[in-house]
Amino acid sequence: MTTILWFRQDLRLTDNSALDAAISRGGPIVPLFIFDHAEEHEWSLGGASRWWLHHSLKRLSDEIKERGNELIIKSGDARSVMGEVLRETGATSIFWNRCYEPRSIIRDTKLKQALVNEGIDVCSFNSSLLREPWEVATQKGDPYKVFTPFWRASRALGEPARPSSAPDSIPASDWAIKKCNLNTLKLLPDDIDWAHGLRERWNPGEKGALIRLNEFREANAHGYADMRNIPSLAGTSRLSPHLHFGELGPRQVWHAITSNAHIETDGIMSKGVETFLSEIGWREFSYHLLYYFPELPSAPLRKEFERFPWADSLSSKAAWECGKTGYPIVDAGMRELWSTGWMHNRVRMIVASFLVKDLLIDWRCGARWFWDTLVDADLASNSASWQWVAGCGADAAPYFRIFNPTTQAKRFDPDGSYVRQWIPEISGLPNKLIHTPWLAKPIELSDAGISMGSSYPNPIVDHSEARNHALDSYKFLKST
DNA sequence: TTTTGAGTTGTTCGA
DNA sequence: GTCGAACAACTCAAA
Repeated sequence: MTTILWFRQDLRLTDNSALDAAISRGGPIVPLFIFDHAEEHEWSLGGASRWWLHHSLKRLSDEIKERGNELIIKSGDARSVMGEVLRETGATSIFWNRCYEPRSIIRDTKLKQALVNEGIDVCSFNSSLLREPWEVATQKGDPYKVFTPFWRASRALGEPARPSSAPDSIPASDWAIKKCNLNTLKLLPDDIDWAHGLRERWNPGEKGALIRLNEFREANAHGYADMRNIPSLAGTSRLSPHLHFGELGPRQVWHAITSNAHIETDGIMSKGVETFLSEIGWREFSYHLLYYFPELPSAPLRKEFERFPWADSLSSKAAWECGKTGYPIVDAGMRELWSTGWMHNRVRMIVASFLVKDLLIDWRCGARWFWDTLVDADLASNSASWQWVAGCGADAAPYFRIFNPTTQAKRFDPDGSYVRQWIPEISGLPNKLIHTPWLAKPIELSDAGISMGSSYPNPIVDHSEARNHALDSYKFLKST
């Protein structure tokens, strides 16, 4: 009656459907994590994600130990590892929660087939989405390509199931299992310790996730609609990495946010709550798109974009990556990303628009950089969002919607406190110049201790010229 | 089958 | 300074 519980992107014990099912089945449980990223592939874990995974596994391991069992960590190809554990434990069934990346779907489908053929009882569950990607469909049965009708249809399916609570104990037995030490996976940086800023900012693991959820619910959920756009405030939920690794699930988020005080009369939710829920909706929509369009990470959904005349400038790409474009709001965002593994959402849109529309660099370059540096790097959200910015996605931004970095900065960082936090070398500028140091007079620069071109770069492009160039390129696309 | 209404996040220009 | 229109049609989803 032994059950293997295969942990993947569901590194939690609360509201974990596979775990609940394994426990109610009875019999001992083998909690297993397989690190199958040793072999490099196109979307192997990025550096920041590896750091997060290490700590998340450590926490999960502690939680399981407290409940009288042990997380078995193994490295290698999922199928051969699974065969090994079956032999070592004599388990007769394997439970897991579903993953939705194209590569995972292929792996899991093959694996399930093979295991079923060997007489193993394999059950999979949904614990990482409010709805399965295929549950939401148009009247014709097609996938949705526009967010609003998708989200309406998803909501119309009713309230998500109530989350279950974590079990008090997880029954174990005595097995002799070969396992590896977490440290041997080498998930942490080994030469240079670049994770300092990550440690300061984040608390990976289920406990940290629940604390964050609670803080957000109490402090920010109501004012979310307005607060979320100001990058100097902690107005966003910052739940994205926790959700990505499944340290909490969207059902828990949904019920925490919609419960009690945040509902106004007649079940109408406050604007802040509705706005936040729609962000959960965008996550669902991205998974829906990735499921039906598995090429999403690498190919534009609008095929005409295959012909887009992207520029191939290594030097401007490098300036963008290291936060030296000369546009303070862009540079602040890129440095926040490098330092903390995360960037405020408003600023993500600004830097993405800048890369794609001002520098005319292929959105896939930006998506790749985000993939390697974000702690919340998620194939579905990252790919769908970059395509949206570039204008080649489902429900794309119109091509003439080109963010003006200066206008955005003045609107959403009016006193420059976000920029000053990340670009100390220009912090001496007065507020009226903080977003436009190139307009400062020599005396103003020397007062602030700045030497343009050495202590802080001149803008690498003129936004207004770049905008016209982008409009021409997009027009060219339409005319061919 | 045809029609109709709508579509995350913006900017600029001219009145 | 504020306001509305233009930026462009096209595709999607439902009636």
